[in-house]
Amino acid sequence: MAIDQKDESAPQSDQMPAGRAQRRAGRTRRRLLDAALQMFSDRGVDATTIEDITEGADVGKGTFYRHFSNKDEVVLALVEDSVDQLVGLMSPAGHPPARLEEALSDILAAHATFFQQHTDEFVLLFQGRVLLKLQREIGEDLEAPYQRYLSEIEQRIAPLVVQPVDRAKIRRLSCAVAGFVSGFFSFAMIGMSPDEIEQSLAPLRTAFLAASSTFLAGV
Amino acid sequence: MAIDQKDESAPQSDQMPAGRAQRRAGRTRRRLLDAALQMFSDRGVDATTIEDITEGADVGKGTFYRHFSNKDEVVLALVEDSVDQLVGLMSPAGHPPARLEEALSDILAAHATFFQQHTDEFVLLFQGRVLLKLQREIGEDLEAPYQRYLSEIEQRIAPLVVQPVDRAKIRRLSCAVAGFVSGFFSFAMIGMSPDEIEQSLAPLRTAFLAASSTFLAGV
DNA sequence: TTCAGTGTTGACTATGTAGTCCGTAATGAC
DNA sequence: GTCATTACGGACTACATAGTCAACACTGAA
Repeated sequence: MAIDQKDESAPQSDQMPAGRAQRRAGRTRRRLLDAALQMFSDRGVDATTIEDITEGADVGKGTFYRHFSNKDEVVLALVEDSVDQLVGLMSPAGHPPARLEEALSDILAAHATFFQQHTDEFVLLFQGRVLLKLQREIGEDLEAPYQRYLSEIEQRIAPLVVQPVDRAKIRRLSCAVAGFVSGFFSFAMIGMSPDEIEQSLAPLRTAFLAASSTFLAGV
Repeated sequence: MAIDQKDESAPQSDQMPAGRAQRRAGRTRRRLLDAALQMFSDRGVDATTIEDITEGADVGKGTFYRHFSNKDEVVLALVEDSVDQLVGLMSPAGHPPARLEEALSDILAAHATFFQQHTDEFVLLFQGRVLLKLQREIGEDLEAPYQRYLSEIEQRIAPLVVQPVDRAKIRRLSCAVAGFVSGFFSFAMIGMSPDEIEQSLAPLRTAFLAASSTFLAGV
């Protein structure tokens, strides 16, 4: 629509927006998202007010509404972002796993990394899981990223299963994977020290692979 | 303090309180708790207002404050209640399990039953898990029932482990049990039909046992 | 330099909710 | 019946928060 002059120097639409004004706006938006993530993970989505966010981002309140129309929109953006990150971690660059065990191992490793290095995002995704179940406006929109997350796991598993297996069974395994990993970490958080969590990863991996193959072989 | 006349006919302090007034109050309290549980599971703890609860229980607002001093107190009471129920389900009457497998199987079965027949409580416990992690007043008090829950699982497992095993390892297994089961069901809720969930239980049990023994045997 | 467009600000309004308080109804001892 | 005690009701206050808006600041083209 407007002048696209600068687009040539930055063909990737997202990377480097046209003018300085837009870049400033982009930074502001980023600051809002960062502050929101922090607050959400700290005191919870529901307990966080718009003012908490704007204060955290050190911007005026009106600015928030120039970038988002309400809190749910922020939550959604952050959840989608977090799912992207987690999914990204699940496929280490250029290493399409050849065997089922590798794939599962990669998935597990991705979750571990995510849990340890993106704790805020992990806590947010965990909260989102709850919102999903509740009769709230946002639940509808939140379903998509979580379905995508499950599908991603499925897609990594399905082609590597040797015998033809019921599609539903793959889905079950995906739920088990997702549930187990996030569930374990969530309880580990209160029951164990970070040190112990670290130590649990290796045996967990083994046990997990055992369970998965048993599951797939079972009736 | 007051007249204890009726106490003889009802020695169990909780069962049948002294007078009709107290019984009425007890019923009102129950109604408030029931309404709250319903709302919490329906729209979420944070999104539920005191008035939602009193309206659901069909009592005046002031009445609420005669029984509880705020919403957190209700949440705590309900969580403690739910943990009691879940723990109760884990030890089927007079059947102290003799082998580890049995114990694990009982635990799994208890969670399945709890998930299917006390869905509101399950959703509440899941929400409580989140609140625990957040920097909120209630988090402090909530920790106790969840620790109790983990301890109960531990106590069922520990005596049945054959070789002497590190206490920390038992704790890890407990976290895995708790996390896996609740995590799986929570994802199953969005990824699968109730019918499919039912069908998953048997293979899940097998896989789960395989994982547990692998885990205990591992380094 | 000017000026139009875009981004930012924070005071302001409107609304919803927690918690109080006093009047009323039920209870139970006498 | 009477009277003290306990439970209940719902209008009311005080406060916090969502969302708006008119003034202001920055940007960039002419």
